[in-house]
Amino acid sequence: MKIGSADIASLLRREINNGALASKDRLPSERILAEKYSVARGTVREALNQLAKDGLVEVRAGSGTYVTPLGEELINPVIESATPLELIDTRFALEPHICRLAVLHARKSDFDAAENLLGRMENCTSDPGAFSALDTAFHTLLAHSTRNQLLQWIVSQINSVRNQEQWLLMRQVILDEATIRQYNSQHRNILDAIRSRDPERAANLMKNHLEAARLSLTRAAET
Amino acid sequence: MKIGSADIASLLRREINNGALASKDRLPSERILAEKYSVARGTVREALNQLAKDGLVEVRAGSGTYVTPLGEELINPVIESATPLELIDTRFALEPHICRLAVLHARKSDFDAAENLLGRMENCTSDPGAFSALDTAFHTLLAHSTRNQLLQWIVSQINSVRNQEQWLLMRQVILDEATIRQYNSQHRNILDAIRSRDPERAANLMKNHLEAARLSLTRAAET
DNA sequence: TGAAATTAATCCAATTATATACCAAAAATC
DNA sequence: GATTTTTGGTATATAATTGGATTAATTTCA
Repeated sequence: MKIGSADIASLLRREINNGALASKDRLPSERILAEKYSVARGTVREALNQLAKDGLVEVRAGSGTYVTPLGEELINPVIESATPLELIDTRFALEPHICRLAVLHARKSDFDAAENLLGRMENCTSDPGAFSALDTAFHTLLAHSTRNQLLQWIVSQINSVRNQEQWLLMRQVILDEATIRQYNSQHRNILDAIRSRDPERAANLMKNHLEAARLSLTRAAET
Repeated sequence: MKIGSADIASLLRREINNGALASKDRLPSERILAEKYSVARGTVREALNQLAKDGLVEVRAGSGTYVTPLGEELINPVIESATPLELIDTRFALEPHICRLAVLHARKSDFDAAENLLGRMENCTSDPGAFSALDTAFHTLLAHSTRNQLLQWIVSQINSVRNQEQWLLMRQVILDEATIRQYNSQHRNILDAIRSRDPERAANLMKNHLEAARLSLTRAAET
């Protein structure tokens, strides 16, 4: 059998996973690796590219190839390329049920924090940028209130979409003053429903809120 | 007794499952495998086609045959430490709405694939391991049917939990024959509801299904 | 016996690996 | 600080390898 780039990549992947190559270590140079495995340098390069695509290593021209330090994950390409409608559909799946779970698990401190956020949002009717940041914080707080770390992580991943360029532009179009007022009122109703421990009402209000967001979006897309 | 393609497929399947062949690894070439097992190349080809049909390997002309990468290389620490109840709550949030979206976007090919999976699951009432793999595939297929890449990615992340040790043990406890029969029937009802384009019925059936799963889980936790 | 599977031998097209040379960025050396 | 060495980045023509496909002879087993 002929050794190929996939095989080199597989070997290195194993060495990284079992700790033989630790975090931040510099790998041997491409030329050395090529000699060690008796392959051409191009083959080693291809293998390293595959590992780099998975974020396992970082290649720095003129310096070397390094094992990616733990915790520095690359931005997920799927998240990066998510469309506005995909995002809304996903929030439609998640957030109503997050409201139900928040009814079960939210604490007084969560309500205090939510009150704070709502108050500040109501002073942002003419500042789409500030409103948007607070809006993200509000929805993140709801996820936090579920005490479900998996859900919190998913919501944080989804939120990372919103900080991208296309979204920053879009919010300027969507978030006029009337819309912000509408969202503020909806946020308050949702919080009240959760506070009065009414899961289905909270979930339905969230659905209405997201429906409004979807409407704004499709209207904006038509212009 | 002559060695046939089914035997080769079975051997390779085992090597993939026990990790001797890891994700993204390249299998030896068809010619080498033929020599190793003392069979003709055509037989090896037939075996690889079976594995490919099950999605275990990817065959690339001119390049080689590769173990299908499942999930991510780097297991997210949050995902890694997710508890069974967190997972069920998260699926409770996602999957009913995934059913609604599947009603809107599923194609004939999705129904065909789902039929295939259901048929195979119904032959697994006494093999929890095989059933579990097919069950994951079924829920993944539903996510795929939404044509929403963001949702598909989230589901794939969640599924990566299920391949971890604590879960492998747990499935042996939970999945007795009666439970598998119940799940099979629920899966079929869900598929029927989606096929008849009834979003709310599909979503409610999924809720019932997950409620049953949660029950199994809490019962297992008590023992 | 007869259908189905396996074998063995080709040829093809796609993909990958090799070998080499040169460039540019970073690091090491003086 | 200037120079040399090392490192990855790029390009390319050639050779080797791989899966795809076809065919005919053979074996297997119901």
